[in-house]
Amino acid sequence: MPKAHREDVTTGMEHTRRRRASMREVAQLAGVAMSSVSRVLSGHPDVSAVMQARVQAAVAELGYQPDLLAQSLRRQETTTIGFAVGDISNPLFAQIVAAAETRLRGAGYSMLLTNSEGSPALDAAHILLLAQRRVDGIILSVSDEHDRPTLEAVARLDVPVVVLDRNVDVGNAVHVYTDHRHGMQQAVAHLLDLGHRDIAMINGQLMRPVEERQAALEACYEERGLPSTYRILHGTFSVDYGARAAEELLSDETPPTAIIAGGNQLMLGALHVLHSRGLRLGRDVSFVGCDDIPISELYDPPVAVVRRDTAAIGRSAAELMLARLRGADDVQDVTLPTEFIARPSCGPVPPARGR
Amino acid sequence: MPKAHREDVTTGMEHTRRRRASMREVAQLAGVAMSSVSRVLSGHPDVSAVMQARVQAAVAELGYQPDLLAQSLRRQETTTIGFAVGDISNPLFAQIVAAAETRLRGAGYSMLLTNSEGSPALDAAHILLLAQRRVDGIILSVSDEHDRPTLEAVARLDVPVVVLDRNVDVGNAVHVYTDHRHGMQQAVAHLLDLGHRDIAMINGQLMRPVEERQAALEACYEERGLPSTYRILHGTFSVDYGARAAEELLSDETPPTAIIAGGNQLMLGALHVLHSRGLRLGRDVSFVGCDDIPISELYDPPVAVVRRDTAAIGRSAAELMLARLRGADDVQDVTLPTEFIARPSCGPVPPARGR
DNA sequence: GTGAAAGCGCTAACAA
DNA sequence: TTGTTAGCGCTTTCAC
Repeated sequence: MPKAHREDVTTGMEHTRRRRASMREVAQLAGVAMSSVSRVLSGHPDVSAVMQARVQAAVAELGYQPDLLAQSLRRQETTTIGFAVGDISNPLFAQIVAAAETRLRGAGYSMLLTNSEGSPALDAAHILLLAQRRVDGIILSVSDEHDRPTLEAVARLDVPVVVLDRNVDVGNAVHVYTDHRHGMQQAVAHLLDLGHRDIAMINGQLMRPVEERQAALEACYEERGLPSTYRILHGTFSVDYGARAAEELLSDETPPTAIIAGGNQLMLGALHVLHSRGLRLGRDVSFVGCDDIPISELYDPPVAVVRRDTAAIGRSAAELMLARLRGADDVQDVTLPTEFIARPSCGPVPPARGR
Repeated sequence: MPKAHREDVTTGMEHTRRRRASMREVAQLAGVAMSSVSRVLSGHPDVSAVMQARVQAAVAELGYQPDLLAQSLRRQETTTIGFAVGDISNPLFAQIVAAAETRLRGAGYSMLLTNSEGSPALDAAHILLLAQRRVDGIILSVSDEHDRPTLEAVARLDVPVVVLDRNVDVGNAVHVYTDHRHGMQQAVAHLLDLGHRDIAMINGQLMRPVEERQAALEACYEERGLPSTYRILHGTFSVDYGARAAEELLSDETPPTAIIAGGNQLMLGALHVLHSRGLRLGRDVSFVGCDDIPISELYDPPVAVVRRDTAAIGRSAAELMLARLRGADDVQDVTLPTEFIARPSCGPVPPARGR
């Protein structure tokens, strides 16, 4: 049974909705073959001016719009890119997605978005789903770079894959990395220069960005020949864990004199706790966050952060994808920089705590 | 020429990529008709247990995954919902989108996302594009509710449309409204109670939410029989305009004693300016923002806001869409509440400025 | 330069 | 219960 067509509704706009015209109808009205209509519409070189005109007229009269679905099936390409993201409600990812979408759309691609809410199982399922929908490529920001089902799903993809900031080196993937190490080394160096030795880092799941931040921390102590008097906490990239970790650190008998939060959500959680304990940043305890969200500059005092350019990440991902779709065979991984922004949330070690 | 298939790559995962199997191949391997395969896979009631088994075996052996594209063309439905959003990098919209995606995905729908970066022309184009991609429904958060091309594009849609918080009443649309008025009336009442009479409101483009906030402001003065000593500024929903408007207000010879920012971006811009002028909120000037973003609570002093539940907005939008897809003919517009959260950014009128 | 015909991968009558 | 057949709306050989 054909899908019931909704009755035309007389709108306030004096516009009566027409049934969608098919290419066959255009051909009939113009008195030409469907193939000719197709050629005109797809800009085939060998079409006479008259044919051009006849077809255009019929198209205009019927208000014809090609069915992209049918076109996709026939051409075996959907001009659609899948973007599987861990948490789109994180402003960081939202910005990355926005930038990627802009660039992709400019190149004629649409974006199919899935949000896995931090669940690796959903990540894997979404990759499979996107493949089934025959997207031409997939951009991936997975929640767990070690999850087997996810890796297997990626491995069996036969379309270009761009992976964001994760060590996922299966099959087809090119990467957009972020050089967390550099910015974090600047941050730690800054704290060490201020005299801090008890530095604590609050981190999420063990993945590339986390490993890099930790490596930076360790390297800074080592370079200066300092004993490893730092500590590192692991949890999830959530406000909640940021708060719990901060609580834990401050409840210690020798709390750290400086805290680094390795992510914007962790930072929010930690700031809450520091604030509610009445600790003044840069005086009672020093603090460094990650990602330059609005609050970092507006906070009192302003919060030092390791910044990255989210729009550039999204743009680069789209760029790599487009290059691969174009058939380029020399598409290289990209690494984008981070930089440390010093702000008053970092100060000298409180007198009572100097070593 | 068939699309060149990339050579199988031996991955670290010991997984060799198979060519995608078609339903025809499954049928051949199982020694049955394609229609039988189709029936088994789509859970048709009249299939024998043996047939079931034979087909399942063949499916498993070939690792067959149905082509959702072909399925869509044939069934004339894509199980895809288009979401045209004005600015996905705005955390508010990101949360709405995330919630909608979660709900839709739970019902078997995928989401095609377009971001119009605030441009009405893009809004219109995206609506047309989504229609061409034959999405089963469209959720809309347009940048300009008065834009003719946008309204025309919406009017000619023949799929369900859910409009978020805009007065777009063409054809097919149901709405998810937000009751900005209520929360704003509480906010203004609070300020009036504190003695403020020179209240300034910074707003974006004239659209439903803006109209409601203004109406609330006006109503509060009227109810109390107060002269209209408020002022309202219009611009765009941007950090930049928030800052410029605040500058303008503070440069006035009689600056307002309280400022209301009608949006989270406007709030950020305004806070910047207030901060850089060294004004302490709740003492030198009172301040109310909109949308309870992290900074509002963590700011010093915490910022009073009119809050709304973004996840509920996204969920409701998805819910209305699903109801309409289910064929429900009694789908009603929904209005979600807002509430005022009083915080120390509101205080009494500075002595020098009392009337 | 244009048309006829085959077919992308699937589903749904209809017949058997 | 299963198979045969005719498309969904388009593109692309291949003849003419």
